[in-house]
Amino acid sequence: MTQSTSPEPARVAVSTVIFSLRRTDDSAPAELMLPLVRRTRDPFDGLWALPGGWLDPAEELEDAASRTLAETTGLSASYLEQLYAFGGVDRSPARVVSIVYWALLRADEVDAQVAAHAAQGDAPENVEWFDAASLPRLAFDHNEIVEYALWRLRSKVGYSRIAHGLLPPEFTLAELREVYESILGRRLDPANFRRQVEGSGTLFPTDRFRTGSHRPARLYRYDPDVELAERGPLTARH
Amino acid sequence: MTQSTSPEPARVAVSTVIFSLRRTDDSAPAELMLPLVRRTRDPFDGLWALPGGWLDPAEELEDAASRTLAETTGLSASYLEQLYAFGGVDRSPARVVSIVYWALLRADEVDAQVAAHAAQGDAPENVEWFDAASLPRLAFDHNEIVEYALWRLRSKVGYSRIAHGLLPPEFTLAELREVYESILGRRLDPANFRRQVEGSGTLFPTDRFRTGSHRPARLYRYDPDVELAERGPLTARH
DNA sequence: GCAAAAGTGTTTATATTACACCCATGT
DNA sequence: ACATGGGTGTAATATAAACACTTTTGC
Repeated sequence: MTQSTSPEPARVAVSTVIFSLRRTDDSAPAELMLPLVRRTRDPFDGLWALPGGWLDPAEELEDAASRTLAETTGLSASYLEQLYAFGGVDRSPARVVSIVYWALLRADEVDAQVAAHAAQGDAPENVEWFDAASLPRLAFDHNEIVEYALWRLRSKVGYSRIAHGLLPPEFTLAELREVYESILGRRLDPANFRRQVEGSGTLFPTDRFRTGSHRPARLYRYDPDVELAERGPLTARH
Repeated sequence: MTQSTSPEPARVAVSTVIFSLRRTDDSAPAELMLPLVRRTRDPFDGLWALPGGWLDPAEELEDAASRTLAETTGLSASYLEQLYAFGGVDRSPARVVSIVYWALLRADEVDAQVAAHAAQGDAPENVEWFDAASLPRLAFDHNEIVEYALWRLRSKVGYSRIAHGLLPPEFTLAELREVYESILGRRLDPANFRRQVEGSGTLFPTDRFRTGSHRPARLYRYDPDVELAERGPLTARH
């Protein structure tokens, strides 16, 4: 409880929690992963931290999140949602208010973006993907922030169709169900899941099939008219 | 679209949307009202704005919200929840990131606090209560902010027990139902409402009754162990 | 044919809704 | 006594859960 009475005004930073669903080894359930950046200066030199940076004076908050995410990790997400503003006095030696965004990114998008950077020779340094369920001690209050992002993700998957953000445009119902199972951490009945999601009217069946080791599964796509997630009146602000 | 490329770093402000439920005339349905403060300087001199102010360098965000609310309106709320961080480049001539909080306040608490200030001779100036459904043009982007706060209130009343924040410790089921009806803007079946809320296990019946013009209604109180609203892992941060 | 996943059907339990009806009190 | 809101009962409907079963492919 060191009441730091710094006379310096608070600076505004922006960070992003960006989740992807990856399987470490094949035939294992997919895990929620997120990229972290190793700090190369004090405070918390050497510890892992969320990608982020300072807000530019003439830059929208969401743009700052996109920019700093790209600068630190080379990744770009099509959809960012504000998570929370963290402004505790003692979360950093200097007074920093962090506006945190969160986003989902498909595994194949991550792979493509990483490959593109590798080909161009501008692969980002000090970036690594971590299992969201077993993180090391992170810099600042970033462990707390990830916990809160996970909570929001889990509660939002129930009433929103954000699972879409982790899937390619066409997918089987089993793939969709696996996303839900990974996020919620429990198995779902395939039959009931199918009925619920088919009955919601947000999915289109295509006439293509995913041919696998057994009976082919029909591919579906999301209705593009339906919003990715409900954000209320703020959605118009883009 | 004036891209103000101000070199000044963003300053952090805090504002509060604080709702109360009041009936303008008796025997009319209660309306959601909120206090606004008339600006006495540019920008937006003369327009009404949300209570708020600058974040002090050594002050927690929530404390800043409480403090500025008290300084501008004389009101104090026991429960504040972060709503959103508004940081648009053009929302103010200077670059301001506003962390907005929202809260609920009982009508009788408002009356008591107003009376206390009047007795002490430090009644706040330039404060007025407005019907949330029909606001004038407000300063900055505050109309948008109130709209968003209303949306959050309405969606949260469904899965949380925030209605409590608008009621005295003991209340009848009809009073509770009226709160829900005012927030949701539609009538609810008294019989079904009773069963739902009784079945939720968050209410204790007392052995006291509200004696009115007709059959006395039993008074209930909320189970104090149950959280006012679910905020996930952040609840521990107080 | 057999294993395994896709997809359908059926039954049961549980919530939601609508609305009829009785109860207790002030006037 | 009667009007009025408090409070209970009940039937119809919708939704969720559990699980048996059939279908279609690769091997």
